[in-house]
Amino acid sequence: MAVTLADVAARAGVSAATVSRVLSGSYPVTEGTRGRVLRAVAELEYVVDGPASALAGAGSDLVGIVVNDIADPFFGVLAGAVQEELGGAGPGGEKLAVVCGTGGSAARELDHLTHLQRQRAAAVVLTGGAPEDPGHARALATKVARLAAAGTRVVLCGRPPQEPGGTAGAAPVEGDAVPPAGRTRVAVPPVTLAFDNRGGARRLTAHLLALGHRRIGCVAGPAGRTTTTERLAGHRDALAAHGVVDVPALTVPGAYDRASGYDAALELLRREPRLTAVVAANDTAALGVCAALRERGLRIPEDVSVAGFDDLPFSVDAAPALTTVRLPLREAGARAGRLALGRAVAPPGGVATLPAELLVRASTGPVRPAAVSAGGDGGAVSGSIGSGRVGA
Amino acid sequence: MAVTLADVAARAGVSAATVSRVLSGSYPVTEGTRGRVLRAVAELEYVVDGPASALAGAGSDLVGIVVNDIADPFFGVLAGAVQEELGGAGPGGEKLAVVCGTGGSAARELDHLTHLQRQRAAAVVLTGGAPEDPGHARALATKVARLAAAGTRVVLCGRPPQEPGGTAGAAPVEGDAVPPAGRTRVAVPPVTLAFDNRGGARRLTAHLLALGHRRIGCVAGPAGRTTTTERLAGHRDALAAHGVVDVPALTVPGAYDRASGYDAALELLRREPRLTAVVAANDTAALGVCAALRERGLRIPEDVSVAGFDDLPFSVDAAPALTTVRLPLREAGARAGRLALGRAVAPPGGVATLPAELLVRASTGPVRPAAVSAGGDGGAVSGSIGSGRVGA
DNA sequence: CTGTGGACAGTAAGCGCTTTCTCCCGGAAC
DNA sequence: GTTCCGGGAGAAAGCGCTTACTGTCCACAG
Repeated sequence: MAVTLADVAARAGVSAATVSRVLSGSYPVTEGTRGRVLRAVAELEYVVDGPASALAGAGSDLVGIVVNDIADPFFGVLAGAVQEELGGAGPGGEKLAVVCGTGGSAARELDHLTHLQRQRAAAVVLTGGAPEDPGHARALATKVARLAAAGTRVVLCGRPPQEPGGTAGAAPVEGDAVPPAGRTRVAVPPVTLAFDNRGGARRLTAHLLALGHRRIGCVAGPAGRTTTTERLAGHRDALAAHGVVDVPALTVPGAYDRASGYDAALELLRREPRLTAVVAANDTAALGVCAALRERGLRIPEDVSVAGFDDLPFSVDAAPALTTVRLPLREAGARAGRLALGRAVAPPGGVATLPAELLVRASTGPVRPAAVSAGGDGGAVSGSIGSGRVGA
Repeated sequence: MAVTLADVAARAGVSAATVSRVLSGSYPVTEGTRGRVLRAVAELEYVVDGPASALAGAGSDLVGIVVNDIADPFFGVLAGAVQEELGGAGPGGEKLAVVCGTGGSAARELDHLTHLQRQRAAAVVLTGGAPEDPGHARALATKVARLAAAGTRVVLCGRPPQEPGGTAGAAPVEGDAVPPAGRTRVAVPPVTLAFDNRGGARRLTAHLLALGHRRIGCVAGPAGRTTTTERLAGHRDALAAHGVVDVPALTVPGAYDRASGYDAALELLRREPRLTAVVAANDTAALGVCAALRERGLRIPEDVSVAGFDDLPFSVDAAPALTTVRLPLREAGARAGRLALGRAVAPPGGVATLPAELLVRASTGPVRPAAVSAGGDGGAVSGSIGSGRVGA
């Protein structure tokens, strides 16, 4: 069928072993021989067979990137950065990125991991928040341990570190025979690159509070995911720090898409017409919030302030430019890529938390005087929702 | 090391062959036996070894997706749609998407194809415009032919069909031995899903002309790429159809990013301050154009109309909402995915052209009266650039 | 009661490459 | 001149799986 190692060997007048050695550069070969081999390779346009090579012991050059949705800019940027890093590894050292979309499904996440395991992936980068279901966490930990045991580097990017509980760590996995001393890649413990979602969210809400807002609607992300929980926690931290009562009704669940933001904003307005600010799950949702608000005739930020999260590429061009929390997506992806390639050393403790920076732009502003005088300041909320403590 | 087929076979008390047959479902097996095997597989948490399986003759379950830049929404949406289609192929039939970013480099495109060939990819989807360099086109055609010869399905998505000239088609490739009659996957000729870039661009510019615009700036895409050439041709078609002189200086090259649009807009304004409209390479660049215009104190669309291309997700939320040309990205990606899987039949002739629909939104409007009276209609251009014909 | 065919299951031959082990050969040391 | 030593190249053993090619056994038919 295709041209094989043997063909090249024959053409160069050497043995297959020599050709392999020349190509992998793993063994000294005379200059002349090397030249002949290289020429034969070029003439025949020989291309190594990946599967065969992987089977025979050389590692695979596949790196898995597990994302929620590759069409979402958050993951697009992250994956792009990882991938860029993989490609630049120099001639012959390039790795291929296998991007797996889970659509947010925990089961699919596991499935993809199995697929990657079967492909003997050199590394796997798990991105985005994790489902909080303990059952899944356990299954995931086991899977990760298994991957690590097979020599696959695992990098968690944008999610908290794995619970040390489960079968995680280097705990021996049932079914694995005693390491037969042979050429076995050493298991590398998973590395985590987490985002300071909580801190970012806290600063964002604090910013709104400082502007005088008290009735702040919150469009949360999908329930049961670490990112959502963390951001919500930060939001509440800020509220608590300012002595503002957190009204559950002012938080509505959603997803990271525009429609979610749109619907949520409408719902929020229904629950509390005197809303003066909204923090959205992310920038995409914020855009939906803006659209809904505008349709209701509300001006941003004069009537209602809106803030996003993530600082996705388009947010600076929204009108008004979106106040948001910048997450170092590119940096994180690039670092994850380097970590996956083993070209960067793991942070101490195997966990690094990346900063989340508040970016104040035009979509947030001081609460409007009318609102202040009408609703009072320092307090919170509409009568129908509950009574806030009125300060000052 | 890991659990192997043999281990499962031993545990189930059958031969390895039987286990393989149960797992692939390619051969009748007694219910009881099947059950025992399945149980053993579950107990041992056995995972087939991809490389070994591929080597032994089963196809690989990798599908390559070659894109310019995965972080660009255009490709993100496209790749996402392809990938979604791959995943849904049912249990056991899932394919993994290998996303390769070329960064627009022709050489890297070829490199990636080689990598995919080495991985014995089941299919390859080449997305986005192609470089127009004839040398590259030839090399690409050869590579594609080689891939096809190896049984890899090739789908061109978002670019014109391959020139029938080169070594394309099923022409025998030097170095390939005579098909040894063995189990060789049949070569499937490449399928093309093209976008009607030219028609879309024509309708877009015609829309602007109908609004009275005559001095229309054009921020072109990267030079030497089919997409750029096609859109430019459409733009000129419209100009010609309306008898408007195409002033070369009103077209500046750029890329598909915001910065490009920003810079290009500034340059355009320098060359022709009396500009009344700008068509950008795509929506992202259009955002940059808008930003630059706004900084110069120009209102959109009162002073200058701006139009994008692609209808990327954020364009509806820009302010004003962007007039653009919608390309059916999701549909194209999904279809490409189905084609790659062989789950859809190729269009007649192997080429389908997908429609580009003009979406008129708020960023384009009638040319302002002042401009009309000042610049006249039917003619073109500023004095410093050349002399436009002054009407009325 | 033996012949025949069909339905399963086992045997074994690779797939193309990497790698250990072995061998060969020229030069340094004795 | 003979013995060693070491660099460079070949031979061959798999890696784990798929899949002809064989068996084997049982149900029926003759």
